[in-house]
Amino acid sequence: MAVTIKDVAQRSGYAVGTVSRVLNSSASVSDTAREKILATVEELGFTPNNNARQLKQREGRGYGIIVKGAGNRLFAGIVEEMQRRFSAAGKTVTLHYLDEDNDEVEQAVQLCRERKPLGILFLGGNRENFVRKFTSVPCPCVLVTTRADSLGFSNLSSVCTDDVAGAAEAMGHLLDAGHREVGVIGGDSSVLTPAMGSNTSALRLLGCQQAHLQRGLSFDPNRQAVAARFSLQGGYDAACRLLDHNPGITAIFAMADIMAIGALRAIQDRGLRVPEDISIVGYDGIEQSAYCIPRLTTVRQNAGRLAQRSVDILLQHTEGTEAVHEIIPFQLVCGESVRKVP
Amino acid sequence: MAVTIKDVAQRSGYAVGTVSRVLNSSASVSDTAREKILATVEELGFTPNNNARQLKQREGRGYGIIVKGAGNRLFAGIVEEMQRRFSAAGKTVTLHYLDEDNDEVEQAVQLCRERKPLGILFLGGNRENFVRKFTSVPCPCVLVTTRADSLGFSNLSSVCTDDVAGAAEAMGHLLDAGHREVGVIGGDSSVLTPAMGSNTSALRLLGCQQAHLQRGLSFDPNRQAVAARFSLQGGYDAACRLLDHNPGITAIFAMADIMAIGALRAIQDRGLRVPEDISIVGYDGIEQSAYCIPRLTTVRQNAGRLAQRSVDILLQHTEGTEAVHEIIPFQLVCGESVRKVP
DNA sequence: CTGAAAGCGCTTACAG
DNA sequence: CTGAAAGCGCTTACAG
Repeated sequence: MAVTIKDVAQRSGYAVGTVSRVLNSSASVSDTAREKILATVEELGFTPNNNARQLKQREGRGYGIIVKGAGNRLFAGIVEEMQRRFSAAGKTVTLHYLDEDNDEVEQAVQLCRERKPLGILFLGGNRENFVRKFTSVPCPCVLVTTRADSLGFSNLSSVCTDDVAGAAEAMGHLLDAGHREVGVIGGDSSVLTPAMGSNTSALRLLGCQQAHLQRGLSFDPNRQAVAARFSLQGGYDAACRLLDHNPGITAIFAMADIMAIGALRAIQDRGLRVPEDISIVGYDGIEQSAYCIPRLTTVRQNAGRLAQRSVDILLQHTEGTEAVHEIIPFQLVCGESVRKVP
Repeated sequence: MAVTIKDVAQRSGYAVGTVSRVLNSSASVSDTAREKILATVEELGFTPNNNARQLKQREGRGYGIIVKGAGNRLFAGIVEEMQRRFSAAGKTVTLHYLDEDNDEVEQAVQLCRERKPLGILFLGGNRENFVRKFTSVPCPCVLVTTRADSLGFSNLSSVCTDDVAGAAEAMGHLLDAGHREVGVIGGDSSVLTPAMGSNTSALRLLGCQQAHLQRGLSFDPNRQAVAARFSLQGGYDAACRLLDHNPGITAIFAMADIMAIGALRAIQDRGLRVPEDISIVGYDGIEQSAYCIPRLTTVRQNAGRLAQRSVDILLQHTEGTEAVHEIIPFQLVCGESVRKVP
């Protein structure tokens, strides 16, 4: 039914092997053959069947990006820049979006079996999944946005922001503005244990603690921090709980802008105002945060640089260099959501 | 390297054909064989190679969803419900995200060649692309969110909101609140021509016009409407242009919530307030719209129902029924962004 | 119910 | 530079 390489061969008068060679732009084909075959491909509107191609090919030619959380705006910005960068390098790349509850490493294993990518970029991976199955992924990879140095895989690099320092800066900004009772909205930080190195929320919580310690203040996560889903509703609900249980709170640090935006609304709905009554600092620096009313003060992760370095490292890694673990600087962006306490 | 069906056959003592049969749960396999083989599959951790499978299979078993615009929050909500519905029906479905500038029909053609889906759902398609190439898509499809009745393909259904009526209601709401100079932020509506049936923005613009006409008012799109990208920045810029050129404006209708949110911020930045100085109505009813400050008044498309009906129609369509074109009711959701003019 | 065999559309050594 | 052939990992009539 569909036109195959065989049709092209027949029509052009060459063998399928030769057609395949021009399609894969491999070395030795005469110009005459190339031209004739390309013309025939055009004429017949031939497109290669990737199933067959990848079944046979022992090594693919493209790269893969696995994104966990299609709705994540920070990731969206990073992905865009990654695509630009790949195409600037003349490489092809395919995107794969996953739900929060899917296993990205399993997906990668599958991808390697079927697509045999030259390398994979992970956006938003879960360390546990890597620990469990990453040995089955043979190609160079880089985990973006999460640290992977302690994982110790020789084919896994990482590029991320320093979560501890970022959170410490956010919290420090609030403390330095005079706030003494700051609520924290995070992910699952129930695990403030030695093993917590594995968890972004826990790292950021640690940053909160450090900021207090550095200023000779005390911080009680059990009382001041609440866990929440990284969503508008999650931030909304968490802010409500915080306000209910800690009436003395004058500021909130949300570990993601999306939650901060939810919190903004929750505060408003209680008849309070930001920043007059409650100050808020977010995290990520997604586009959205600059459009809020009030504009959100937030820790901006450098999406462009995160993307660039990830791609560059992956590309080098493919050439045979070792895994590297890079930290990208963040930036505290001051909006209108923080008030100085006199 | 990876474990194949051959390994399973060898280890279990059956032929590859038999293994294949239990994998595809086809009729005739003895319970003994099934058990033994399933156990071996488990033991060896075998996963079928889809390349080989799809290369051979003359008909796939799953469905496809092609989403144009990974960042579109309306689509995100619809997709979620679609997935639930497919899995409730015991069907598997694969998601494919495309950029705004990719050709979704081309993607579908490719998909049909390589994945041979039983049916495809399109979110956010471009009518021109369908006109150009849809004849090459052999399976039943439904275009969601855009009308396809006038396209006349026997294997293309559609499920959408009535854009003209929706926009008319939004605009009517503003007019009935006493606004007389309403600016409109839309897509490319330069084509207010007889051929405009092809363009969502143009349909919504038509709705604006109707709302005016019905009330004996006049509406001049050239003066009152500006085109914009469907993004925060697009809405922001458009609002600025509108405010610059039409100082008399007291309200704005944005053809997407995302643009309305951008407009909200633009108005604020000019020292004006919503709704005291300028009223705003959005379109879509994305989650975000309920978290804005002020909460957005918007025309809510019924994402759940849109999803349900799309899936149901596709499933029936696969069983052989004819293409249908269904309109899903919308709902004007009143937020806090519209003020009644005394 | 099960096995042996053909073949899906390609790529890639192997000869020439 | 080019052709003929093997084979990637599966599915699916075809026999039995």
